[in-house]
Amino acid sequence: MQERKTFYITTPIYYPSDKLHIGHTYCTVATDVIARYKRLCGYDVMFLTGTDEHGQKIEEKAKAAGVPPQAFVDNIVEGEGGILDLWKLMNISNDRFIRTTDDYHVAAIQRIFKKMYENGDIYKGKYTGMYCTPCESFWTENQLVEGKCPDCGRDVRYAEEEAYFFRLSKYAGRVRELLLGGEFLEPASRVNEMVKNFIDPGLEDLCVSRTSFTWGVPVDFDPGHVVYVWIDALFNYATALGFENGRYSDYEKYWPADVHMVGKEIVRFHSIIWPAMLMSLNEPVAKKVFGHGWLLLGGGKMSKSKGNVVDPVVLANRYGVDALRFYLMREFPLGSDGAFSNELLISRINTDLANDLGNLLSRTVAMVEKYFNGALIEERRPEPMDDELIGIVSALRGKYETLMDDFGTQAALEEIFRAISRANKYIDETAPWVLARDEANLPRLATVLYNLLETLRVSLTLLLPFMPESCGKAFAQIGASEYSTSWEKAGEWGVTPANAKVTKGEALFPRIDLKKELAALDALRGAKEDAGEKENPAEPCAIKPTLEAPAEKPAEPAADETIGFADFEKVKLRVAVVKACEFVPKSDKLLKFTLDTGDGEERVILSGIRKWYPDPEALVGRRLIACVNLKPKKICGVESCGMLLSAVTEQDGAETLRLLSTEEIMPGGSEVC
RNA sequence: CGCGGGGUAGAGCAGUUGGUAGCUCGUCGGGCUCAUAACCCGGAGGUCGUAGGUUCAAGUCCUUCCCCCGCAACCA
Repeated sequence: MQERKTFYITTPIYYPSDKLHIGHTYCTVATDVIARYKRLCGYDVMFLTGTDEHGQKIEEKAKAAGVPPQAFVDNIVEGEGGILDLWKLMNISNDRFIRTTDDYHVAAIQRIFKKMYENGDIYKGKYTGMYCTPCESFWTENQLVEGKCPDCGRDVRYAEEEAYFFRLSKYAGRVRELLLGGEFLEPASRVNEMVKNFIDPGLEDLCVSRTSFTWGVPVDFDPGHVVYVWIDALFNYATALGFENGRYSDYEKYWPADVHMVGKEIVRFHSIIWPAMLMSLNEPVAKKVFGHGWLLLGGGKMSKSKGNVVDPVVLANRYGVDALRFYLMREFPLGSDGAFSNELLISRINTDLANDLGNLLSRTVAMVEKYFNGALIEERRPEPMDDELIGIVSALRGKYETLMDDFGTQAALEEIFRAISRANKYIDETAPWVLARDEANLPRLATVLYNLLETLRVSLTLLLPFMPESCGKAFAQIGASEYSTSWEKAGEWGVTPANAKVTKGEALFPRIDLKKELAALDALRGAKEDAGEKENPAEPCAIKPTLEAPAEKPAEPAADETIGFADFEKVKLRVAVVKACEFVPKSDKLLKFTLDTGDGEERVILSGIRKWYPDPEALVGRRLIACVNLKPKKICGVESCGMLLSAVTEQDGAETLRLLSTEEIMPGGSEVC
C-alpha cells in the first residue's frame, strides 16, 4: 500500500503576553483553511500551532500581575477565554499544539543548543557596550545621552558580558541563494526586501543567549545563561514533531515543513535565521515560508490616540464563525495587506453568503419541496441552455485547485461564487415556476432542479475548508452524503442520485441589517472602553472598527476606571513656551521642540506630529502643555524629555491632531493641575 | 538620494506574456415572484497619479516628477 503524501503546515507560535486579537485569528484561520484544503485533497496533514512563552516581557508581566510566569501563561493559554478557547471557537483544526514551556521542548532546545555549540556554530563571545551598574543595563554608544545612562543619567563604564553567539554570517551566502532561488519565500516581493535590507549589508552573528532575565530555557552547561528566542521559538516547528526528543516520532515523516505561514513582520526571522540554523545542524530547510499581509484599520497603522482592536470573539458570536472565516479569506489576497472594517464584513456576509449562496440553497430546496414533495422524479429532459452552467461547475474544481495551491484563497472563492451566481441566473432563465404550471413539463423541471442541486453540491464541497460547519448543514438540506461530497466527486457531474431528496432547514446565513449592526458594534465598543478593557495592538494586525456610522460622537469617556488623587499627582504638567521648533534630520514624523518649562534650562521634547504641523517655525511662542516628569528617551539620536499634550480626533477616517495650549498668557513653567 | 509596496468609476478592488478597461457595493431604470425585501437584465459614471518616450497598438514596457503606505534602533 502506498503511503499518502504528507503535508506539514504551521502557524507562528504566538506570544501570550496579552489576549490574541483578530490579526492572530486571521493568520490562524488562513492556515486552517489551507490545512483543511489539503486534507480534503487527501493529504496526510500535520497542522501545528502553539505559543512562545518565554522571555523578559512575560517575566515582567507576570511580576506585575503578582504570579509566577508559568501560572501567568497557563492562564492566557488554557484559561477561560484563552488561546485554546479562541481556536476552538474559530473551529481551528490543528493536530498539535506546542508550548515552548512543554518539558520535551525545553529538553530538546538544550540539546540543540549544545549540538550547535559543539559543532562550533555557537561560540561564547563578548557582548560589549557601556554599562550602567545601578540600572544593570547595557547601552550602545548611540543610546547614551551625553555619555550618560539614558535611564538614570549616571555615569556608565565600558563593560563586557559573556554571551553566546550563532555564526549567522557563515550562512549568509547559502541563505541568499535560497531566497533568490524563488521558491522558498512567498510572496516574491518579500525576497528583495530581505536580501537588500538584511543580507547584502552584511549579516552579523546573532546573540542567542541572555543573562538579563531567567524566564527561559537554561543553557544547561553554563548556569546563568538562558537561550534567547531565536533558538527557543523557531525550533518549535521541529521539536513538535519529535526532533531531539522522545515525546513524538513524526520528524522523519513530516519534516521538512511544506509551509510556515507567518506575518510579514516575522518573515525576516523565518527566512534568514531559521534556515541558517537548520543548515548548521545539517537538517533540510523548510520548503516554504509564506508571509501574509496584515489587517489594517481605516488608515492603517497604530495610532497614538486609539489602540483598539476588533474582538474576534464578539464578531464570531454575532455573525457566526464561518461568516467571519469566510470574510477574512474572501476580502483580500493573503499576501497583501487588507483594510478591515465592520461595514465590509457585514456587506460581504449579506451579498455573498445571504443573497447569493444562502438564497440559492433556500430557493432550490424550497422548489424541490414545493413541486416534488421533497424528492425529484427520475425522468429528465435536458436542453442546450443547461450546458453553460454544467460546464462552469465541471471546470470549477480544476480552477479552484490551481488557485488554492498558490494560496489564492480570495480568487478561489471568487471562482466558486461565479458558479453560484450563474446558478441564480439559470433559475431566471429556466423559470421553474412557469414549468410547474404544466404537468407535462415535470421532467424538464426535475432536470433544472437537479442541475441546481449539483451546482450546490460541488460549490459547497469546495467551500468546506472555509466554512466546515455551515457546509455540513447545507449538505443535510440538499441531501448530500459524505460519499457525494468528497474531493473526487467535486470534480464530477451527476453524482447526486436521480431521485434526490431534500430537507428544508433554517436560513444558513440570515441577512444582517447593516445600519443597526454598525450602531450596535459602536455601542459595544464604547461600553468596552468604559469597562476599561484595553486592547493591545502590539502585534501588527491592529484593527479598529470603522467609525462611519451615522452617530459621530465617540462614546463618553470611561467613568469606571478611576485613579486616586495620588496617581494623578504623579503626572507633572507644566506650561511650556516654545523657544524653537525644527525638523529632526532623517525623520519624517518628528518635530524637535526647545521649550521653556520654568526649570531654568531649556527642555527638549520630540513629538511625532510633523504631519499636522508642517511649518515648525510658526509654533515658536506658543504656550503648550507638557508632561515634564516622563522618563527621558533618546529618539533618532536626540533625547526627548517629556511629552507634549495634544488632542486627537478622527473624522472621515482621517486623524486630526492639535496641540493643546493655554489661552491666557501664562509664564513657562506654570503648573497645570 | 536607506529598502519595499501602492496610486484604475462615488467607495473597495481585479487587470496574466502590450491588442476594444473589468468586478463588487452604491446609484438610476426595467423584469420576475421559486427564494433570506432576495434573484435576473440594462443605464449612468474612468483623459488607468503627472510629464515625456518606445510601438501599428501602452493601465501594461522605459524615463522624470508628485502623492500615499509599510519596514528600517522615528509617534514618549
